[in-house]
Amino acid sequence: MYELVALASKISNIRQLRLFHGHLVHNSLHSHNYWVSLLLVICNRLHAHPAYVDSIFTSSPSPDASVYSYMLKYYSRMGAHNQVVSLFKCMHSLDLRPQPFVYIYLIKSAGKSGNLFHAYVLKLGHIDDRFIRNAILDMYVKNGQVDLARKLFEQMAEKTLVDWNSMISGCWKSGNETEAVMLFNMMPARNIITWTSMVTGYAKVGDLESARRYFDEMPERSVVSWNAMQSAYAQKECPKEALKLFHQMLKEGITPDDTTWAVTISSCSSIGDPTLADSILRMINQKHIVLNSFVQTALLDMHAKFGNLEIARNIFDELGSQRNDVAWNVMISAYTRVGKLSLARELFDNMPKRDVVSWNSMIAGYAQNGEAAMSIELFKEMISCTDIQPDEVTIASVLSACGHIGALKLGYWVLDIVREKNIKLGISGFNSLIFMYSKCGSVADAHRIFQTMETRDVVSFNTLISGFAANGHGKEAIKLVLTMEEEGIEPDHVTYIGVLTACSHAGLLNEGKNVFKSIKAPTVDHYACMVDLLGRAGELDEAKMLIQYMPMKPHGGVYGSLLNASRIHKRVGLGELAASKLFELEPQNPGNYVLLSNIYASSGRWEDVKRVREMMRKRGLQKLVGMSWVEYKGQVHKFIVGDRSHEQSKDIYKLLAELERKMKRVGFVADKSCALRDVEEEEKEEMLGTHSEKLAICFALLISEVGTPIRVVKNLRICLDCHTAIKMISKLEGREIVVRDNNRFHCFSDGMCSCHDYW
DNA sequence: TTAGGGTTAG
Repeated sequence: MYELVALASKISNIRQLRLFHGHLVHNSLHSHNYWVSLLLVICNRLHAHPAYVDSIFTSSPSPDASVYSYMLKYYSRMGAHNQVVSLFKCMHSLDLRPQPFVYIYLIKSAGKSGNLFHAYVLKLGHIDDRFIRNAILDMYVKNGQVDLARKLFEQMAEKTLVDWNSMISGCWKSGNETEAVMLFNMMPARNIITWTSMVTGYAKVGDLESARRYFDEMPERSVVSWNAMQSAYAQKECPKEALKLFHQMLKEGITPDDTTWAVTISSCSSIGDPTLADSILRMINQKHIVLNSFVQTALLDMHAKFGNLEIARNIFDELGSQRNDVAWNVMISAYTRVGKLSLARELFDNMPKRDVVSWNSMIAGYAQNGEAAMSIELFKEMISCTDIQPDEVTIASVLSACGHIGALKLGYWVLDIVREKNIKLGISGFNSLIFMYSKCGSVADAHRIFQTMETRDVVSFNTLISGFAANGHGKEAIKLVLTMEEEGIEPDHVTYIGVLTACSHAGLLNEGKNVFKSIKAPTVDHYACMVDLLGRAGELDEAKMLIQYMPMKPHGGVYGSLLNASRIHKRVGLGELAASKLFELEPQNPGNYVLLSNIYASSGRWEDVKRVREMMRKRGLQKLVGMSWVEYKGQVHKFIVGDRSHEQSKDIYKLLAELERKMKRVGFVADKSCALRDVEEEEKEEMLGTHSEKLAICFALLISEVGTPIRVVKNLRICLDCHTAIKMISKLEGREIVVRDNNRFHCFSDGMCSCHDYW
């Protein structure tokens, strides 16, 4: 019998295990349950395949306590927590007395309900077992009940090193640095695990310097200690340091494990240098390392980030049954990153199990690819699921989606959910809130949120500055840059784009010039803003000079600003110059052709209007399709030119026709109808009566009560004749209409518009 | 039998 045990302890792989199994069955030397237990012990050690282990277990006709106990241990190690609990209940009902170690695994698997077993263990007298006691202590720590853990810890007469270690990791888990350090200093002895816990603890609170100090002072280090320090760097956005540490550990003769490879690969993808990644991949190939699914997933993500979508998809497909949630999520975000929303959605719909990250990836994917309404719809679906809770990331995406379509009421509804579900918002959540408010025209609220923030980053400042810019508060934007410098936050190139835009919209020419001078290394975008500022202010010749002398090649944005300024100030010649450059730089952008055509139209050059339209047709360009949104009872209604898919379409078009008749009667003729006198009759029909803004406004008129202001939101610029039409509608209907155009809000009432500077 | 480390979304 002892020979058998000795033999069993030597088994080191599954093949030997199967041979041994055959030997036992063939010779049937001992009782059935005895050798089943023996096999299960080996299965636990070798992490044998679940199907095989199950077959061993079921081969026993009447399993005894020992068989049950080892099977329970196996389930627990495999993470099959439900099986553990049901097996325990089964033993209980059969009146089988579990071996003591069963309680360790039972407590591990019980999760939040592990507390129940504390009393149970006390009653059975197992509390003196130091392993079981530690399992309880550790359970409290893992459940975040550090107070209960501390109470138990203090009661212990004899504390093992493991208990101290559990307690220290509990302190870090609850963010109690002081207590962790105190325990560390009080400990009678420390081991690698103690030191490593300190490294990860400091990393978790973001104190990389202290983490490194403990790492450097460690008397000895395991591969885990190196991994802890390396991942600390990787997670705190210091991927270069992480790679440095990787090379250092190779030099010191440490053999990297799966974790090391995963962190190293993810650091390569953060740095974004494919050649660096290649050298790591060569190393893996040379060493003939078999990568586990974690590392494969990291690799998949890296290829996706480098734009190698096909390689990424191959890895995903080859992972097969080893594919975990993360692999699905990585593949989804790989697709959303490049705008392939339908492919992403297909994966999302087919996922076996969706977690918060899956939902967040898909919601953010829609929000970032101009599908704000879809993003919000998916969020609604998400909160109707009972098994999933939105977090800060979800909220940040959804708030930004609300901002993009100017849906303020939806934004309020999202905030209600934040309160209801007690979701804690951090910097990025507040940044999205600032974005949402300023995009919806509530700059005062945006400012208020900004001021209540405890810590702000450069994005917080940039978002509010752009908010000020969009709403015409130039001076506040400039002031904010000064505050920024006072708080020690370095303005970046986005900051200056915001400030220059603010100056431009508020007509602050000299202030803008000073800002421009203060930029250390202006980019081509800053030059484009400056051309816009000079151009809008009427200094078109200076703008032209600036382009001539700028140190880099101008891009479309630079000439676009010049073209727009030429339109505002009716400088046909300059407009032609800008347009000719734009037709070279971005021949496929229909907006430039439309702008030029409008410039010709406003000076009555109909032949040229026709010529530009002909040019567009030859190059196969469609004019821009405008879209408008109306927010009504938490639903966003979208309108596209000529669209008849809305359920109230019939009424909307009826109202539209009525309004146009009324307008004609009071002498209103859309400006564009002049420009289109030589255009085909049906095209005129298409371009005139059915602009998305008009549809949206008619819908708003249909649903809103008399006397309430109508709110229409839209992302594209309102065209000239629509602007006039809305003025007329506001006069005829005696209603206030608020329309958002690109970034600004236009308030129409009694035939007047309070925001004229574009026209 | 216990303790430490890994991949994803903004």
